[in-house]
Amino acid sequence: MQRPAELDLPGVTPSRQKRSRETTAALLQVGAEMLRTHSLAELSIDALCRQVGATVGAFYSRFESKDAYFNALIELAARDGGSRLSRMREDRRLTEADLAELSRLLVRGTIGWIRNHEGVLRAALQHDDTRPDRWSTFKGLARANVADATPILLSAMGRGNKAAKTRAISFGFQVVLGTLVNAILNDPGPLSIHDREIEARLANCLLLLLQAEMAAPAARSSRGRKKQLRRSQG
Amino acid sequence: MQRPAELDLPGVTPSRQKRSRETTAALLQVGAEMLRTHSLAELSIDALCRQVGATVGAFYSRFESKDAYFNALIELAARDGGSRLSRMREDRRLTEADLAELSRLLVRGTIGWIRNHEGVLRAALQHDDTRPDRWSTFKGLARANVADATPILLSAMGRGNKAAKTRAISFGFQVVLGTLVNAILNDPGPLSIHDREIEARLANCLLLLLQAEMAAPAARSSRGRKKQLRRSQG
DNA sequence: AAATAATCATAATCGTAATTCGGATTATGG
DNA sequence: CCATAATCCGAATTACGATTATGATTATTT
Repeated sequence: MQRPAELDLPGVTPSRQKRSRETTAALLQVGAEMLRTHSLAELSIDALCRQVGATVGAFYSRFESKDAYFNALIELAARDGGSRLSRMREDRRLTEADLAELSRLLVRGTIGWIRNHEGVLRAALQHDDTRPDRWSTFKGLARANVADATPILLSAMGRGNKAAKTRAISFGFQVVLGTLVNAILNDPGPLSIHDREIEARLANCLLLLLQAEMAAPAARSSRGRKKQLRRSQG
Repeated sequence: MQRPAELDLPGVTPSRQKRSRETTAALLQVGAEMLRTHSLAELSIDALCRQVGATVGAFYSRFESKDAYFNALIELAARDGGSRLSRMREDRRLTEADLAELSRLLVRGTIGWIRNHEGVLRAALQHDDTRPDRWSTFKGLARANVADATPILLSAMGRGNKAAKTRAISFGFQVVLGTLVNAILNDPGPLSIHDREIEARLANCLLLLLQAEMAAPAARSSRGRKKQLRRSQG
């Protein structure tokens, strides 16, 4: 999944010999895999090492702590996401596509990445513990994704009302990502993250939100129609 | 928030005196409140009891374990959700409303419930630990919600294509609930669960999904338009 | 090949918070 | 008021897994 690239991560002892580089890589790889079916709490260092064919001693000579280990997993997933974004920026297809096609491509790309890192992502979402919110790394990635997509989508959405359209785009991604997050965390149905259909459905959902904004009355307060709710309720 | 109704829950020792009924209620109430700002792991029995003005001994004479305690919190939130559903079933407004109004009412009701139980819900979502998925209780509630709403929405969506429309409704709720789950768990922005605007936006999103299905070509395979994606991608 | 550094193995430690236990204390019924 | 059960107290126990310590291996260098 991830090439044995050089890891230089806080809490990860740099390897000076091939052997240790391999155990580091194996620990990361196997751990990410185990997280597909176990929570982080359930993944004990001992069990992990047994799977890998290493020992806790080896683990601790590579990683400062379980915490640092998990951070490394997160960082790797995030880096992979970052490189996906880079590739996207250079993708000629995006500048030529219409709005429907763009929605499809953007949603599909995101889903692919999520599927690739399902275990680590779920673990990062759950992670009760402490404060410095592990998920924040991915929040940044999501923001970058939206930031990248926004100008492209805007140019496919025609002139005028840029601010309102930008908000619609942001909200559209909030909806798409929210649905996906819930899918990997709870698999609530009807569609699972692994269903083919979820791609088309979500892409269409995004498209509808964007089209609705394009069709919205251009008066000041472009969301006038949506603000009809006044009545209160218990 | 929850009246001192009789609790009869597995793992909760039935109270035979007023005093203990009060400590049980206080422990549940204060704990639910503390979970708004702390994770379940961070909520130690000791800290909880200090807040309540009780002792761990009292806690364990009321609850079998921390686990049972948390289950009780979940059950209470779920019961409250259930009674919201009951109220909804008898609400005359729903039979008269049009689709837009229905979307608003349904979404608003759900959001209200979520806000009321934000802490417990977040904790249930995170909860690394063990298997029998704590969230499943809420999954059942969500299913019941969809089951209740479906016939009402169907009748507001006109004749024909009932199967496709039902799928659209299910997916619509998946999207709405997913967005809300992500909002309480990660608050990814732009809209937080506490923003007024999220109600209108999500209601509109649901409406758009349903309207799109109504407008879909009525041929067999009513989602023909959405299934245009054929090309593969790396 | 010896010396030195890096890595690994294994068995102890340690920390943390849940849980238990043996009395106090408080309520209830006669 | 007394007897009895229910509840509460809080220090000690326990469980569990991360972490550390120490001593082997294995690689690198000269």
